[in-house]
Amino acid sequence: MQSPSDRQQAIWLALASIPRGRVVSYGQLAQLAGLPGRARLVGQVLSKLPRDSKLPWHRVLNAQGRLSLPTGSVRYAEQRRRLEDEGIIFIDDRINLKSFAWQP
DNA sequence: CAAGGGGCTGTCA
DNA sequence: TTGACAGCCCCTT
Repeated sequence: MQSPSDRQQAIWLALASIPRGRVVSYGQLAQLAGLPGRARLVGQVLSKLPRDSKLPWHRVLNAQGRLSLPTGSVRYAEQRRRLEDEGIIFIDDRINLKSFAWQP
């Protein structure tokens, strides 16, 4: 395993700070990590997190309030289940960001 | 060192 | 509301 880059760590840190029951978009998380405009980097980092990670990777969705994973995939189902467990409500495979987006 | 591609976004038709 | 498009940045091959 390579030593984690500082960008990666910044993203992990920001991710860890998201409270339960709230969500952020990739772009927003990048911004929180001090990396404005690096939304796609966030995606790359999240995709590499270990399955047993304690980090709340599921609290990150795209700017449309939808999960950026193939609908029907195992990962999709898990992310959605975790969010619903936290009280987040889906309507037509999407959530209302006005209600659940985290505002630091 | 070049090329590919990714859990994206904002804008516009 | 939805889809296409062009930016965007950088890790992995």
